[in-house]
Amino acid sequence: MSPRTDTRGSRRTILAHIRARSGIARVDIARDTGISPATVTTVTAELLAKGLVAEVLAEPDSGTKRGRPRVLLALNSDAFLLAGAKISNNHITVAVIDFGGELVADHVMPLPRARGTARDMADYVHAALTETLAPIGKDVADLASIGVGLSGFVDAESGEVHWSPTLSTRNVPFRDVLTDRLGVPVQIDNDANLAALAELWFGAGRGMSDFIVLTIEEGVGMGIVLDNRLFRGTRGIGAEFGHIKVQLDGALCRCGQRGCLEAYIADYALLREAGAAIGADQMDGTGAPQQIDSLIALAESGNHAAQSIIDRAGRMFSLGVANVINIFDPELIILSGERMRFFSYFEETFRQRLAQNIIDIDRDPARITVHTWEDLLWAKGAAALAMEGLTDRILQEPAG
Amino acid sequence: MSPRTDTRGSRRTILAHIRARSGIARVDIARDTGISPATVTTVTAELLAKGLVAEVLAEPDSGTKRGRPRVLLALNSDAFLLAGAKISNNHITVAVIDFGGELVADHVMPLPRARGTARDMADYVHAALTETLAPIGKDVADLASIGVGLSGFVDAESGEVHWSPTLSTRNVPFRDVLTDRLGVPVQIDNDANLAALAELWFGAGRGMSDFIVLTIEEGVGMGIVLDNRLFRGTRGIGAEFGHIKVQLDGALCRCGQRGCLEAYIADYALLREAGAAIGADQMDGTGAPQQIDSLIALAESGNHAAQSIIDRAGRMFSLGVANVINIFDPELIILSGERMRFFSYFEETFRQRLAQNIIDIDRDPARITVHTWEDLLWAKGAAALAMEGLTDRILQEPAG
DNA sequence: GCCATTTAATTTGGTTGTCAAATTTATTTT
DNA sequence: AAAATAAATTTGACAACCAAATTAAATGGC
Repeated sequence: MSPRTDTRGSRRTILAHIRARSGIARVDIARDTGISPATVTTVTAELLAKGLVAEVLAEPDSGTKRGRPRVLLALNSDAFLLAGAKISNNHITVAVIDFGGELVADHVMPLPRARGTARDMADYVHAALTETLAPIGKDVADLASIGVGLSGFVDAESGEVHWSPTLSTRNVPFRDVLTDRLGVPVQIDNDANLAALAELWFGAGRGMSDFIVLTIEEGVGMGIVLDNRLFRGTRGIGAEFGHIKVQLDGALCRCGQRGCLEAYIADYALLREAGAAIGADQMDGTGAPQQIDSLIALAESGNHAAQSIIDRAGRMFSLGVANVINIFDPELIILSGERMRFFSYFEETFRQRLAQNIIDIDRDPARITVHTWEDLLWAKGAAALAMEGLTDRILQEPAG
Repeated sequence: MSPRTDTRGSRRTILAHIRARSGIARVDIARDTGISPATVTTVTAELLAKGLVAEVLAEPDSGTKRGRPRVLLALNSDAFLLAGAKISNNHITVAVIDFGGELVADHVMPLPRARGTARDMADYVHAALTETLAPIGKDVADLASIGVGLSGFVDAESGEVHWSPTLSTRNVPFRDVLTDRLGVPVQIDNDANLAALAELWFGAGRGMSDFIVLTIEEGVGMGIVLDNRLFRGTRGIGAEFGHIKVQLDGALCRCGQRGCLEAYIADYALLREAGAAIGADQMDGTGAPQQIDSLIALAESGNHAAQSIIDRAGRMFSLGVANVINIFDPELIILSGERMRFFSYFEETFRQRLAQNIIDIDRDPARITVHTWEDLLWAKGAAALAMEGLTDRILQEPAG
């Protein structure tokens, strides 16, 4: 069976709680978490000593109350500097954050080539980080932890990349190559998981124990948070939301299979249909994002073909989301990703369709939130990954 | 956030391990679980003192070895008597087992009516248990724990039944009604979860940490085991595998929605199609199970309509299973339920289709096992539920 | 202005779970 | 019988908690 990996439960819970409800008093932590006040004192003392947490001034407090005033705690933003890097097809996006999760610097560096050896990519990541940090007078060595996201089949625990469009070889211990090159602890993960981590650590998922994040961009992704932790599938890889099948022998997907959700709603799928049904002269723009814009505009101006394309995408998406809800019964679903800009266009259809496809029980159905991050979503997710790794490491250390 | 529910980790792990590998020595438990030999000694001493575990004679052991001989441990079958009851449409099936999981008695009692108040049903369950126990000279009061399964929306944790075809009222605290009437601790659960529990405690899932059980009978069910525990959805209800959608605006399901998997592969779905395409004179039998037999026979004898019906069911099923695999990436999938008798008929198609629909990575795909239990599957699952409740309660007790 | 009251935070003392290292026990080999 | 080997246990210590008692820091009433 599995080895013992139980790591200081209270410490983790308390730190997570302070992060979620920044500016919280010890009493309230004890009440909310069920941990005894005695333990909260002990643990927070340790966190203060380590510099992770700081006491902040209580607001002068309107209502005049008796008793010893509560002392509020918050993460100590200055404690550490962290960075996340997302390797895409043709560029690396970097976000540098402080320990409080605030963005300190960001940068996009074009990639000389889309594919290379692990060592090459490590060099590029180093360059991207250096370029990002230079303006604020910092250096890669000033970082406490780095998270790197890339697409493909990535085993976050072992740090191995089984396959990625980014790397020219298979089964590479990419995390170790990066740690070696950068001289700072690195975590890696599949990019689909990054959005969920971003929501969990900095976004709409703060303080929620169970939720699911779905993203639409070039591809379609899913991240699952169960019991306050990212669920990475039982073997470290999973949650291939983009490739769940919504139609028997359906549309051809770029993965080579048929009927994948992605084959109905990803950029290339929409444009493929548009290409067949709508004259090229009616579609403005050259890049994919521009063409999608153009397609939406056509639909809004009453073009039936365009409307039909968008409409089907909406219906298929609702089918996929319904299946996720039927399986997990989550309390919250967060829809994210750049393409959610268009959500309002088919929201009506989507919600209506969804209601037709989820099992109706006597309680509130899953709440569905749309959270469109700026284009830094993925890099911030990578930074969240860095954060996760850092706190894991710190909490591992003996109580200095 | 969540209250502390951490319950004596090692104790649970060690007991589970002894159950999984009956007749195991302390050294091996320590090696397998990563728990220190010192702790294994302490914990097993406690389990022995409580009578849950017994030392069994080591087999005379072929290979002659030096050193102190290992003392094998196994569950003490005589420790407790447990019962599981499954309430179906027109009968209650009961299985009585000992603490080792061996069947001691079983019985089917017809139900006077399909639907009643919680109190009525509690009376019926009491009657069914009494009838089962009488021949072995036992009584309901001799039971240490009882598990009851029924279909509908059952919250196992709170013990409430939000809705069930069996109960005439909604939102009933059915567990408490049962405990009250029977005078013995009762657990209740949705029947879909029972099959997974049966596999986890007594079946192909013994000793596996993560797997998924899919069942086809009147309906279609799914049970999910993650990290050695049944995953009941984030809010206690979930895993509606029968109602995941495999076709947009597809066949009408008895749940009122369209395109549910169940609407393609459950008994009623097959017979609905058969009724339309095959003359009633060609279909033998009157009950659903007999008619399904007849349909399979027709298909095997070359009837194209029958073949086509079965074939589509197989294709749709493979689609549903593929989706589950793509989401969870489990190491093992167990196909169970009475209808798996016919699996061999479409196994070829199923496996081939499945391979076309799961994401192909550089490692072994999920292993798929067919495990057709005798008709006691559900009742044994309910008994496993009783077992789970019992051990939880025992491990909670102070180390007497 | 001082004492009672109230609430937050801390300290004290003790329990429990766990392990590393040393020791005992039960067996086979020499 | 002594040496070797391997399993199981005991010992001693430590870390994580918590309940209860105590201390700290404010306000309200007189």
